[in-house]
Amino acid sequence: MAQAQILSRNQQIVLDIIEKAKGPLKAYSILFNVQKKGINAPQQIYRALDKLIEMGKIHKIESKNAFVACRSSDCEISKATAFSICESCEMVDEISDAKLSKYISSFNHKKGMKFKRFNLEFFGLCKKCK
Amino acid sequence: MAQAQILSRNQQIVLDIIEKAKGPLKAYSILFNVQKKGINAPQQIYRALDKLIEMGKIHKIESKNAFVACRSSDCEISKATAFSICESCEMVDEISDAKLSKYISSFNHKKGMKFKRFNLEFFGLCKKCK
DNA sequence: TAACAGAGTGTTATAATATAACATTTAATA
DNA sequence: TATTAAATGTTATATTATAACACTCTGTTA
Ligand SMILES: [Zn+2]
Ligand SMILES: [Zn+2]
Ligand SMILES: [Zn+2]
Ligand SMILES: [Zn+2]
Repeated sequence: MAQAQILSRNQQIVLDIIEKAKGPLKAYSILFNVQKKGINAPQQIYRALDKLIEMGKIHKIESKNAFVACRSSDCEISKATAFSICESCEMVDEISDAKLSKYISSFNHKKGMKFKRFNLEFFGLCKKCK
Repeated sequence: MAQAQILSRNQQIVLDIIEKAKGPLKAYSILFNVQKKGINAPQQIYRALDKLIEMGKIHKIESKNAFVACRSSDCEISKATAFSICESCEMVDEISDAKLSKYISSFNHKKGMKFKRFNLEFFGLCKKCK
C-alpha cells in the first residue's frame, strides 16, 4: 500500500481551495483567494499546481486552463482522464468509467506510437442548462 | 452537396501557413510569419483562427495552445477530434479512426448530459523519439 | 556535529497567450 | 441604391505562465 502523500503548506492550501470549489478554478482566481494566507505570487500557485497534478490530486482542464480536484481515486495518477464540460454554465464533471477508459487505453495507433496517457474532454449542455 | 467555403484574405493566409507547417503552430509564431503580408496584430490572427476552427479547416491542440490543419476530411467539422502527441518532439498527428470515434461519440454519461462534441489527446513518444 | 543534498519557499521581473473596444472597409443582397 | 453582414485595421489591455535567484527547512551521512 502506497504511503499517503504528505503535502507541503502551499500545496495543502491550494488543494483545499480547489476541493472546496464547486467548479473548475483558474490559477489567478486561486491566487486571489489565498492572498490572506500569505501567498502572493503566481509562481507559488503554479508550483503547487504542478506538484498536485503529478500526485494525481488535481487535474487540469486543458480547454479551460482551469483546475479541478480528482474525484475518482482510480484514474491511475492522471494517466487516463475524462471530463464532461457544460458549454453554458462551466460545470465540469470527472468521468470515471472503467469500460470507456479501458477501451481508449488499449487503442493502438497505426503509426507505431505507444501511448502513455490520454485526456478526453466532452462538451455539451448539462441537465440544468439544456 | 455543401458549397466549398470561400476564405477571406486573412483566413487564407493563416490557413496556408498552418497547412505548410510540419507541426503545430502557435498563434504568435503565425503572426511573426505573416507580418510581411501586412498582418500586424494578434487580433487578426485570432479572428482567422476562430473562423478556420468553425469551418473545421484547423484544430486547436488544447494541451499545447497550438493549431494544426485538419488532415482527415471526415472529422465532422470538429465534433469528434483525436490526436496523438509526442511529448519529446512536439509532433502531432490527427487520428481518424471511425471505430474509435463512433465508440466515444456514442458514450452516454450517466448524469444526463448529452454530448455535442469531444476532443481526445493521447500522449507518448513517437517512433522517432522512443 | 558539520557538510551536504533535495524539496519547498519568497520575490521580482518578464514572457506568452488571448480579448476588448472602436473605427473603417468590403462584400452580399434586397 | 440603401441596407446589412462579415471582415479588417488598430491600439490598448487582460489573462495565463515561466525565468531567475536567494533563502529556508529537513533529513542524511561523513
Ligand atoms: Zn481523477
Ligand atoms: Zn450547465
Ligand atoms: Zn480534422
Ligand atoms: Zn517524437
